[in-house]
Amino acid sequence: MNEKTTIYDIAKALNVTAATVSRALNNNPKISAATRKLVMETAAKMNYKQNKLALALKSGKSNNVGVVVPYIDRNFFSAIIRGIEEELYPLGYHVIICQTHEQESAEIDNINALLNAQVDGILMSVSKLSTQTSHFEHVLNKNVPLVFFDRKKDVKGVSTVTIDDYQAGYNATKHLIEQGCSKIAHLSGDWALEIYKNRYKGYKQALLDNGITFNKDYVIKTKSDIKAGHKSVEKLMALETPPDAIFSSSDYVALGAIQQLKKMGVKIPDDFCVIGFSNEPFTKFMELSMSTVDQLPVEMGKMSAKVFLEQVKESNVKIEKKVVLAPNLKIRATSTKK
Amino acid sequence: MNEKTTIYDIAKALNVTAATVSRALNNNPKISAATRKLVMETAAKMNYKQNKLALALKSGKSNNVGVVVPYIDRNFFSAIIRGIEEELYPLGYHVIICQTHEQESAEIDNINALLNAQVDGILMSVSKLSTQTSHFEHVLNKNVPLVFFDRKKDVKGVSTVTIDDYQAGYNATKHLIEQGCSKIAHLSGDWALEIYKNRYKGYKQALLDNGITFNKDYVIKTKSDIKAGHKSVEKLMALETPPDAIFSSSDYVALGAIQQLKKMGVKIPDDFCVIGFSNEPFTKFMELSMSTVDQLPVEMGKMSAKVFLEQVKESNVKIEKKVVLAPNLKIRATSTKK
DNA sequence: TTAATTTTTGTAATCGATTGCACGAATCTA
DNA sequence: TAGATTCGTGCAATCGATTACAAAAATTAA
Repeated sequence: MNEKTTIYDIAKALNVTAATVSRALNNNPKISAATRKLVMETAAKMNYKQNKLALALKSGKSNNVGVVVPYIDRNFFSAIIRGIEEELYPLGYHVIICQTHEQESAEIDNINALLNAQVDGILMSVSKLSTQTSHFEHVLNKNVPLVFFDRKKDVKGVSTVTIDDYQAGYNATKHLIEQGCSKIAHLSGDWALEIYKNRYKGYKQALLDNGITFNKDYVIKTKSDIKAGHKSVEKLMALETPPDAIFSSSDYVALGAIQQLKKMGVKIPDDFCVIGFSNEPFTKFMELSMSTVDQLPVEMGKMSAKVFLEQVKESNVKIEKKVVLAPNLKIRATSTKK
Repeated sequence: MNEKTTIYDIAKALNVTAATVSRALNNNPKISAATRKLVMETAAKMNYKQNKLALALKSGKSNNVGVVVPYIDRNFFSAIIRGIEEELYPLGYHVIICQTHEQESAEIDNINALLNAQVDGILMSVSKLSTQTSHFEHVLNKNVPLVFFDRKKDVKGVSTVTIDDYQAGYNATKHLIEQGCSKIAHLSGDWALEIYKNRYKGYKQALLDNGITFNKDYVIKTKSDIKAGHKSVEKLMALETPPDAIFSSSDYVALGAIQQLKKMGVKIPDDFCVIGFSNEPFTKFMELSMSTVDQLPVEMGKMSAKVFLEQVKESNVKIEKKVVLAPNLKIRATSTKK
């Protein structure tokens, strides 16, 4: 029971060769029906299980894909992983998870480890502190498909799955304007990441399209945590003309902003509207449910998996697909004036 | 560049055998310093990367561990995975993720797939609908270490890492009593899972220890979603003597309960206290921050990883370790009377 | 009945690394 | 300087599967 049975064990038991056993198990047509049946039965009886490692070594396909994200316990990322897993598992793939903690060095480490483990592809969201692109090119040089989701870098040969961050920023800002806000601030992230830049661009364009002057004092680049929200609001409210709304690129920053605004006695949503970004689960259950932008992470994960699969199928052709999903504005209490 | 270089390529380049290259790269003492240096340099120059698949096949160790959870986008589970990953990654292990969606069939599938992939161990939380144990014994028969975290089944040879659910239930209930509540209801889950049974037992004992009569009408077994919370409250409030507090085994159910209570005009916490379970991120940011029990998932993940590592180290001895972590009661607004 | 086909099975190489054993060369001992 | 050690390297098997190619067996054709 304990011992693992191999095709050689089956072969010995039936007095044939391993080649015959292998062919029988793989339904190779050049095997007689009788032996096939015999082999199948004996295999079942001996509790044979194919050793995927041996298969992987022989075939060069490990049936593993690597997924690299900053943190797996951020809902946005774990939901993406869920999507990826659900799409790939039925096809026999396994998903190997790595975290970067937003460190480029960890990102490089992870990628190398995944390549050494002979993964069939890498799906990832670039870490914030990532500046180089050589490790991505390295992946492509090894002919391993690479797909960026959400956060991407401009690398030739890499397919990407993102949402339309520009549109998301535009829509969110427009919604705030429609609520009667005219002094709209924007809490952004590091512009080295396109997502933040694009949300900002959408924000700016929405202002211009609606005849609102852009005020650069209203734009603050921050980290993505609650404390950053506190500080940003302090700064904004100390301005000569404080804003009357915030569009934040992060739900956590928006949460911090709301906490600080409350502390300062500002009435939300009547005197101040807030919209976050990501539709983190907590946004729905806050004292005032928070408006935010849903990025459809499960869909994004599934789409990334599909793009990867296409890449595998057409391994001869170099495809560089750019999928852009439509964001979904969730209008809730923090931006709904009576 | 494109081609993967093997030790054979290096061997050919240096006019030695692959054996020498292998030994040099592994710092085998029986290789001369000169050749070692030469091999190392050539390997670096040719951009050699060890093929872990070949190594795994040869050594019988894949350096992969499987982690099986119901859903990865539940914060409790993703935080555990984070803990596991952080503990094992520095040691060269990779974490393969599988989801069961609470289905036993998926659980069995996942386990088999992981075994075929030759994982070095399986860490998992048993699915709710799981009734058999043969697939667990199957893992042990193959000499693959198995560790249950949080949700466990009684299987000989399996180590477990859990929190003291009895104590958690006891403490939560005692706290409610101290707040002046005396008609405390309990929303539980399927008692096929020990965690729910133990929380219930702790709840009951706390009542008895404080001279409160146990009322079985106050105990409801439900699913773990928001709607279940709505329905349970409807039932409870329709009782002749409705309760004045709820200790829920799930944050989601507690959330549903709170929503329904509000709808019915019940004042929380003054007239009714609520405590949930799991410390899901949203509990902190609700209209009234929710009291709950923190299960220290990251710690639990790390501990599970450590138990696995011990098992690997002492592969000759069969250890069956039972680690019980202390839960952490988070007292917040929903159970704090003025 | 014998030659020509077609089926079925076996032989052996391969994927990429590790390692016990053996062998030649260098070094040491007396 | 002959004999004993030590050192460094090569040979070949191994992990478990797949698969061209060859060979044997069974079937068909003449």
